[in-house]
Amino acid sequence: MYKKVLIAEDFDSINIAVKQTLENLGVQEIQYAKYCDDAILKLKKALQDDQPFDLLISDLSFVEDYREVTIASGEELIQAIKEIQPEIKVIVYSVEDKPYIIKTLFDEAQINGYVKKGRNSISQLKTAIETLLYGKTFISPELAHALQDKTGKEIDSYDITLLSHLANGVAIEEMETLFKHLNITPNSKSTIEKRVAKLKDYFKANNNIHLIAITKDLGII
Amino acid sequence: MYKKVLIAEDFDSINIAVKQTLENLGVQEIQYAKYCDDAILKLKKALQDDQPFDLLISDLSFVEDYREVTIASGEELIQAIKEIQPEIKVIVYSVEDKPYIIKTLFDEAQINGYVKKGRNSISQLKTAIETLLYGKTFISPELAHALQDKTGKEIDSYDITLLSHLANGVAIEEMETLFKHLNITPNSKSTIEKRVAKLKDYFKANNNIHLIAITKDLGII
DNA sequence: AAGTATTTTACGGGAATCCGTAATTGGGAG
DNA sequence: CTCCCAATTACGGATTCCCGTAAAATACTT
Repeated sequence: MYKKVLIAEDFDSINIAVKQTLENLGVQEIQYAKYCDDAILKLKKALQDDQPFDLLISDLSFVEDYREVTIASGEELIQAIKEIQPEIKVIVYSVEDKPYIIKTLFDEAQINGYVKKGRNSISQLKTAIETLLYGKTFISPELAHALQDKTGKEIDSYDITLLSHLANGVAIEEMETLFKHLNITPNSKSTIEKRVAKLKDYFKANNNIHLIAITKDLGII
Repeated sequence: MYKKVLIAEDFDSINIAVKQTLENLGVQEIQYAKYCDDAILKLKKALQDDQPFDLLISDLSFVEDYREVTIASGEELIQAIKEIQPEIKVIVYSVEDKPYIIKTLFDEAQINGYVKKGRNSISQLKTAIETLLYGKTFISPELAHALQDKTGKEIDSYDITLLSHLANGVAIEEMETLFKHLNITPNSKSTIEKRVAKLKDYFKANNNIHLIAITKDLGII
């Protein structure tokens, strides 16, 4: 069993439950952080003391409050931690279920397990930890299909910015000017319209309004 | 202290933490339900046995899965439970922070406390329970402003349906036909357009796309 | 019942969108 | 350099949205 585990999770209630689970599994040392910044500090400290963490269990979204933070999300946290201690194992424990997000986590951030918070997530978390011990990856069964998803490959960052500006109320008319101002290419009204048309086609949206509603629901913007 | 408490919460991890909290407070009997339907059943059973619950702690959103349910949300659950056992105390324990939602819960559903899931929510939950014992209501400090919010009064259910259909890709053109078909009045294109214009004004949206993005972010649709 | 106020409906013009097609540009390949 | 291909840009027409005004219907007073 892993000896030293770090939990990065803002909700106290979930922290309590995960901690209890790890104790039941026989983990000797458990620490938790309610802010990503604190998680980084604890990780560095452990490395300095030559007693590094074996495993990180991290949430993805951390609610903002009065405190100023440099790392605001689980995605950033994992990336930062992998730079400091690349060999650490990572399990994401989150409510997120968008294929696009999860696939990126496995592909880009090289996480080892993904457990979706839900009605049986604690037993899944146990299974995930045991699976990792055998050197394999884990994903919640209900999300297994996520790794086959192709959205991530076909929608690029240009599409995302375009959608974001649309959602922020920028009209197609103004988009051309805005993109030129921001040095984003292509930026002609025509090409922008073409992209939007492609996106509408891809997401089977009836119109631009529908498109924004769909992509918001998918968590793309 | 309350003797018998029912928890309605789908996430197992949070169930564990809330249960532990109640035990620490000295609650004698704690039951939990991961589905709203089960919560109703347990409540009815307890009433029949003449050992009713004193307090309900409920989440608002319950994720859908394979199981067919009749009650899908915490709002519906609370309404249903109040009809069966009007004197029961209710605390909502949820991540929801939209003033519109919370104000409605206090005003319409007559809940007694609202605790927002967060970094210190477990201690808030304890305080909430103790506050209720004195016959007072509780709301998480960071949401105290929610009760002053006026959105709830100015946006009605007609606006919500309108926005929902817009988000589902129905064009204003088609809306008239659709509303007539659904027996929703007013349904003339002109009035519908007027409503949309009012909403755009209210939410300071540049266009319909922007409007949907904003209202989606606010959790109104 | 008549008058007033409010809401709903009707209509129309200008702006923005949607969605084609055609022209232009900017690399690689030969 | 020239050809070719793909991507970008230009342009235009049909449609839809946007927003005002005026008429009609409904509700509310007296």
